[in-house]
Amino acid sequence: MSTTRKETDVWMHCSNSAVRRAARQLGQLYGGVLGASDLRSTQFSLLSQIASSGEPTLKSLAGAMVMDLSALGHTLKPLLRDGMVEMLPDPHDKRVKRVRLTAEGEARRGELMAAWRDAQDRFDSLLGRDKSEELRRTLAQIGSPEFAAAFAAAGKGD
Amino acid sequence: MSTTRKETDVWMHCSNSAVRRAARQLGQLYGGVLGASDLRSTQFSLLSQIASSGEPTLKSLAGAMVMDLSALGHTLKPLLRDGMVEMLPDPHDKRVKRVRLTAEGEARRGELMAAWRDAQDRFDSLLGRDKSEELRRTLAQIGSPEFAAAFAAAGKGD
DNA sequence: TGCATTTAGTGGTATATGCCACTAAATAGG
DNA sequence: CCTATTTAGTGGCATATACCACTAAATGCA
Repeated sequence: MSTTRKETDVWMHCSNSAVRRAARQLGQLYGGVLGASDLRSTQFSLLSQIASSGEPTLKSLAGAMVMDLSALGHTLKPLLRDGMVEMLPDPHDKRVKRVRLTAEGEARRGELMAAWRDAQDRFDSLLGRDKSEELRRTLAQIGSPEFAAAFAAAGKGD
Repeated sequence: MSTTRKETDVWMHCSNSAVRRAARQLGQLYGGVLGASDLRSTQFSLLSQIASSGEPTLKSLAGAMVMDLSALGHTLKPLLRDGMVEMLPDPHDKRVKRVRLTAEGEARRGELMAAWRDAQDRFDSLLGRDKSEELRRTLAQIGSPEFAAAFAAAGKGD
């Protein structure tokens, strides 16, 4: 019956499913290369983003990570507890808090750079440099605020 | 200083980060379209996979979802609790359990199909059909067991 | 100036996911 | 046939992530 056909269509044609599957796979693969260190691959990503952002506010960091603000707060807790990052008050706005890496966090991050590079090189080789870069570009586009806005707008006028 | 440059490189060139950001974004966007129904977008994906698999064993379902077996078990709990799916023993192997949708689960899934279609259409339009299909193909490749095996093998011979 | 509104974070609750240790069942060897 | 090993699931614990309600601080405006 055609029912089976349609059901198959869903998981084959759902970009949301597809991206989640890939995310789980890469979480495993990168995590495996990073090894049983103190930092998970998600935490490494977060520390890297913080490092490249200077001393971002929680809000801006959440935006950069395409993450809910409260989710970021929760995610930061183990890192705070383990002394990888610290929170500072903003001098101009008492509502605002900024995050930065501690020396410890910076050190850990540095230790994992080589492993990350290894994982990323394997990935690039397997997929092909061009395809890999193209993929990251597309994913960046999907993660952009502009994409979210356009997606929402597509619903309005529909 | 060159330090800043290198740090920037990480989050810009990390496929793992990129795919997770995109996953969070799409989770939000698809979730928004599915609305405040009983099912989250991840649950919809899972039900769809079950529906298209017949009565899969937990093991095979986990494989199809590119998910850890125990993670699948946990994820299934709310769906079992809410009567969306049910577990059956395998007649040939007492270790094995199979899952299937209940009438309720099938109904819910059906109700959400239109909304999912809407979300997916918006996505395809925004990215362009070709690029969208190409993306799903690439993500499927990344999620494949072959990719995982090749990735692991790249480490050995390295 | 004074209050209504908006903005940044926090904490609670629930789902999503992974790792490890453990159990039961099947299977391979001898 | 009996035991060592492998296989399928379960349960505990930890992180990842979202939504909601709530607080405090800043801002807009009459």
